[in-house]
Amino acid sequence: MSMRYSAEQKEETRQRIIRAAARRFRRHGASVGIGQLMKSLRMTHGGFYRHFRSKSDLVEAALLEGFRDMRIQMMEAIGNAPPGREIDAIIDFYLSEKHCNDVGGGCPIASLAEEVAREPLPVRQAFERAMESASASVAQFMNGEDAEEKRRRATIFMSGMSGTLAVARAVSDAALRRRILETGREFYTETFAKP
Amino acid sequence: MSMRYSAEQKEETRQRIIRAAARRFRRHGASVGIGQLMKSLRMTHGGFYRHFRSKSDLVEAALLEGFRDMRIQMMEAIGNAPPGREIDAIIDFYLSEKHCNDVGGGCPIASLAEEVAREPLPVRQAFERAMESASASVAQFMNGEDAEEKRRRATIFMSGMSGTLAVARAVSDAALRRRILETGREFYTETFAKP
DNA sequence: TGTACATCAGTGAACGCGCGTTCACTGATGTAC
DNA sequence: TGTACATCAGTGAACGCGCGTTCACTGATGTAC
Repeated sequence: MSMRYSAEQKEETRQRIIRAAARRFRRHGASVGIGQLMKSLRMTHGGFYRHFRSKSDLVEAALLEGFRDMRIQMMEAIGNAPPGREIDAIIDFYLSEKHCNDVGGGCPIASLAEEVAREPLPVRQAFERAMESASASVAQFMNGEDAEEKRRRATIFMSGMSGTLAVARAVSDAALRRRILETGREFYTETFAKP
Repeated sequence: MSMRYSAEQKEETRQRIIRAAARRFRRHGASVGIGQLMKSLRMTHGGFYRHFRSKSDLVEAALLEGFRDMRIQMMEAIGNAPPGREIDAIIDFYLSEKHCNDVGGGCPIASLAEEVAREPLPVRQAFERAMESASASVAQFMNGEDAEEKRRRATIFMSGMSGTLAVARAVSDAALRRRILETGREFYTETFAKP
């Protein structure tokens, strides 16, 4: 198990690639090329295959990284909220203009779900696991009769908000975009954040 | 204004291209090539530019065709519903397993919104106009205090369902997919279809 | 009506380009002695 | 400690391929006379 470069050094590069990919795929779609991606890290495309067996492997890893990134931001939003107001905080963050503008650093469901549906099985499986885990996290703050209902409501809540965010991003008029986000915040708060 | 081929004949070919593109873009994304597309119509790629100035023009036209297609299916679903039950019918159709499986013939919001957000302005403007028009159609069956509230609720309703459908399509497990659709139908019916 | 000509939808070769992937290489660093 | 050798992360040329777009062409059909 000897090696010239420390394992940490190699892992560090791998993580840099994944983090860059997580941003660029969310921003421009998973069709972003490996060439451009490596170039943005001041490396050449050839080195990529020392870290990943194929581009599809990177898509999978970057997708999971996007979910991890989102989880951190969600936790932060929740952390600043008074107890019992966690769902309000999630909504205000998720449907904020800031999140809407930050496609590359935002929710991977809202930027990549439609593309994931066209990806091979391993990517869809990774998406599913991440989605289920995110649902479980949100479910604990959800109202509902039992754990199972909370969980199901959490899935509808998140997938619904992701659709509203995706549509807000797709329209061309900034005023309409703001109106969609605002109406969305009102609706989801009314429907999911009432005690 | 004389011409060798009748204007109808040319327009007919143009429509065939648009219809094929509307299906293929929804199914496989707007990155589907002009070569494959024309080949599927037993034509060669060169002829494409007798009908469109650029691929982007076709993306725009195909997107509008997708909305038109969806509108027809929505009207059909509504037509079969008893008066006052139109929203129930829309939900049962939109979140059906049939619609979920029929990506190519289904709602362009659920299959293309995330990609549209990355397209140039003309495409986003076309999306916006189509979305507004669809909202207006659904709004007349929506409950709400005034026309403006109905309209806004219709936008949230549609964008939310599109997100739920996109997520259902992205997950890998068929049982989970069915559960998401079913929970979605229950939730949207409870929330939007109550008198 | 019959013939000459004009039009242009559709063909297919060609363009420059970027894609994912492979591979012989280089050179910095780790290990062995 | 100093030197010889092994490892392998990263380089950059090359591969076959498909992309969007252009363009000289063909040949069926419409119009003019």
